[in-house]
Amino acid sequence: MTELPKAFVPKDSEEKWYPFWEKNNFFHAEVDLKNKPYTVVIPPPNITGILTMGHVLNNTIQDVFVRWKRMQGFETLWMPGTDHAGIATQNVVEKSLAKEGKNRHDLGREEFLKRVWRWKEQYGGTIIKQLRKLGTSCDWVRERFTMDEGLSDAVQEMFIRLYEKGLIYRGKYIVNWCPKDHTALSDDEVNFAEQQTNLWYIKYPIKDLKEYAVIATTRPETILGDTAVAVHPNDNRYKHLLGRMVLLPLADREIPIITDDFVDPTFGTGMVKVTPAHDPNDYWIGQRHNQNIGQRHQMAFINILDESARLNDNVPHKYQGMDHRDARKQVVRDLEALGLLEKTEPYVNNVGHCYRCDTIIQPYLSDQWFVKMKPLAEPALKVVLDGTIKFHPERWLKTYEHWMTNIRDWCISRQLWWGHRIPVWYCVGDEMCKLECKQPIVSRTQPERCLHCGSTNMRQDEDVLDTWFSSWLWPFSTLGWPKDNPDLRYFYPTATLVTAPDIIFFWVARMMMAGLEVMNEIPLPDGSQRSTVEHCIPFKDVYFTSIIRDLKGRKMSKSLGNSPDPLDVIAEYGADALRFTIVYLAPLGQDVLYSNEKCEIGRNFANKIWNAGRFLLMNKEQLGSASVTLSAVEGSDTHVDLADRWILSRLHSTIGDLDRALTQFEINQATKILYDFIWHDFCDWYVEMIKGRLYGDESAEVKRIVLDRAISVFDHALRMLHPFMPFVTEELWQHLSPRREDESIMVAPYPTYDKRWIDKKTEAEMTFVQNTINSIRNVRGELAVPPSKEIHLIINFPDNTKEEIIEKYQSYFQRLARVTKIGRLNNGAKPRHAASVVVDGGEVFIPLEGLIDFGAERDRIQKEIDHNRRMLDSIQKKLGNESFISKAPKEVVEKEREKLENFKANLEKLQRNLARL
RNA sequence: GGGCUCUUAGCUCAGUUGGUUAGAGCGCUACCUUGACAUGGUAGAGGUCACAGGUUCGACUCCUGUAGAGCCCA
Repeated sequence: MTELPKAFVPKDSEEKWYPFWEKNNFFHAEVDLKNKPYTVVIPPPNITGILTMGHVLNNTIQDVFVRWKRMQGFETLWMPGTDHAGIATQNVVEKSLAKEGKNRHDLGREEFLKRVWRWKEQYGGTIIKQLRKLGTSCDWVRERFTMDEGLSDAVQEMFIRLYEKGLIYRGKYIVNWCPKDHTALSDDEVNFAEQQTNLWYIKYPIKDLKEYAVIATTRPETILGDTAVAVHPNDNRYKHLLGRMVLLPLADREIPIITDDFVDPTFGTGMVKVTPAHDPNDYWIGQRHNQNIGQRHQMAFINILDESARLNDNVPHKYQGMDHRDARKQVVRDLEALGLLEKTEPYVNNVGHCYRCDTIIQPYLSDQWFVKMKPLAEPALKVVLDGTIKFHPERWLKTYEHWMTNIRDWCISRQLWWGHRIPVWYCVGDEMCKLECKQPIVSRTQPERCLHCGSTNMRQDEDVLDTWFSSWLWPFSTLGWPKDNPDLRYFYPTATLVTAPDIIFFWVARMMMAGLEVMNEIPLPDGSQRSTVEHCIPFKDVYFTSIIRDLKGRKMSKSLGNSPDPLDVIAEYGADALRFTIVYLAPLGQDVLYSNEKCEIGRNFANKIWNAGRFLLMNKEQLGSASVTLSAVEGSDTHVDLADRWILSRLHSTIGDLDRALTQFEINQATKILYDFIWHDFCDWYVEMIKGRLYGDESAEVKRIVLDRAISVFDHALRMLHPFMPFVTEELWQHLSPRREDESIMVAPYPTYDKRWIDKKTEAEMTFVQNTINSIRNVRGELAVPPSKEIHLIINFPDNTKEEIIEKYQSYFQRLARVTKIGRLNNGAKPRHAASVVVDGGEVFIPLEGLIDFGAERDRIQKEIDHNRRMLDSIQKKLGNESFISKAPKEVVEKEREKLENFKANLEKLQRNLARL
């Protein structure tokens, strides 16, 4: 015990206790019908990913909730796992192939996938190992992966059901197309880079008028695919042109002039060309136009590019086969020759590039699979609006509502190999094929023959599903859905989802849709129907975490290099320090400005606790104290002192406050509550106050009782703190008393609030003692009385009980303010050459013969007088206000009157004492 | 352009339904190695709560506007 090092060594505890917890299966949950479940699913990190500060915050918060509930006795399951991350993973493997001078087509689909799986087994899930360093208490034996067999079944099942329900369809969609890799990319896989280019102003002759519509574009070659010219509906400059046709140069087509709100009247001339097959904004203009019933013209969507961004057969012959860059030059030359190029301005615009090969991305219209979102969104919006699911902070509800009411269909196909292959087959038959054979065949297994022509030549859809199509099933697919089973019945729905707000649409919203769509068919543990939405929703609360930024407020990112490696931080400061600090810094709903040095908060706090424990253990060893059970200590009324009653009252207030904070998801507030109680109440005051008895002339028996009570309070504090700082609390808890081999703080009961220990009278007395000691310390400090100098007090309180309290607890004044003697004034003459303080309506004189610096003392008192007078003035003003007296609540007025009297009395005393000097 | 958030001590931030002597940590100044801890202790300095109006007996807190910072959507 004496060999406890002087400072906490995080590494030793981390290496000791994590394997201990795992070995004892403390993280594992099993169905226990006699107990209530508490379930959290991890937002599955990407298998290619490594731990970031964002993960640290997110997973610490989950671990706090999970450890808290586990200690409260719930059957607690934290379901871990990873996400196959289609594009990111495929990309990693393709890069390594490229080093061998190969691409995925050289290997073929099957070989390539083998290679990805091999990569996954070898390197995937680094992040899972890293999470353990953080101390996360996930049920690792249940770890899942979105491409596991069971989860793949879930994906297929979901696809087929939605298809059969008419909620999945195939259609055209504009995607980000990489002409080199021949795949669609999601929006976040496109890098935008500023590029110096031109804005070309092109004249479109208007039919039947001697006017031109002048449009500005950065991509002149796309005029070959134009199908309209658009202006803003309120743009009066062009009112007279609405409904007219223009003659599209070079392509020799007539296209209409239409209106759309999207058009920015301040851009270029306020007229824009509309190329719905090659620009996402134009695509939506086209969609809106065509949905608007009563339009004279159905807008065509003309695709002018092939898969490699060369111009295709839909353009005039002379441009066919040209690369889009060459075509641009040619188009400009041709327009110039026709006199249709009005002017050319230099222009900087943002051009999307493929994040892996840097090729310029083309917006491209192609065949894709979609989920109809409206029918799914409605119930998922309702459960949030009616409070069945709560957001923390609440304000995300607005964002959510806006998105859900303006929801678009979800494009779920991806032109990748790594992912869940779409369970759709096509008949590629032969001459016998009928028209019906063009219909896709959705099936759980490969169909043997085409139902229409009988051909056995069937080909599966080449595409895979969006990774989110597996993620949205995560809360139940990880529990075995679509198979009905006891785990799913018992652990679903989960309690709280902790996630970043930037995936509220990609993931959070869709999980709700999926849960509400399919979970009603899985019975409850007792076999009864899941009849209400409460049973079907995937979680009850959603906690949106903060965004971690650097000290300049920039988002942490790889390219900026401002993202610290959490493992380095753990090595330097300890996992507990990192966990505590990150939560301490992250109030609900606010961004966090983080730097590594801030982990000193957590490190110093861990060290403070460590040393408090060390103090108790050293004393325990000296006394040879036998351990006393907690109830015996709390219940013991022997040798109970002010400090003891006070710390027990404070302990239970803290338990209550902490419970409230955690219940309301104010996890950052919770860290502050713990920090204050442990550092200030327990260490600064309570520990200092019991030293008098521990080191004094008391009997060994008394000392033991005092110490055991202190240890008991400390034990409570450790258990309260454990969800936040698992390692240091386990280490100390194991030392506090002998433990069985399978005992751990992580499964010890969480402290519960008991109001019988709240003692307002004691707290008031203690506050008085603290105020008096602080005042005396203030005098010592201000008058530069050396710390070694012992002083006397002469006290003078109108309220006799106050004098009694000071006398009774003389030993505290001795230890905390170096006061060796206390006497009463008893109407005697006030001492000369004494400093004086006014506290709680009385006076304390400190004779300082020969030591006192009268000038300094006068300044000090004058400062007090000024302060009191300012307060007095403002209160007098308030009480002089008629309407305050008549309109403010009685208690408030009464309180002000009391304050007035106090300040008056203080002022009188201070002024007399000043005059006497 | 639409929506949301923020602006409190030198820095980073608390401040629950309007009534507090406006707080904490870091940093700074002075003193202290006193038998848990210098990753510590004690004391101190430091704020017209972004600005301007309004509601109210009373506004850091509620409302409106202005300025600045940021995020999301388009």
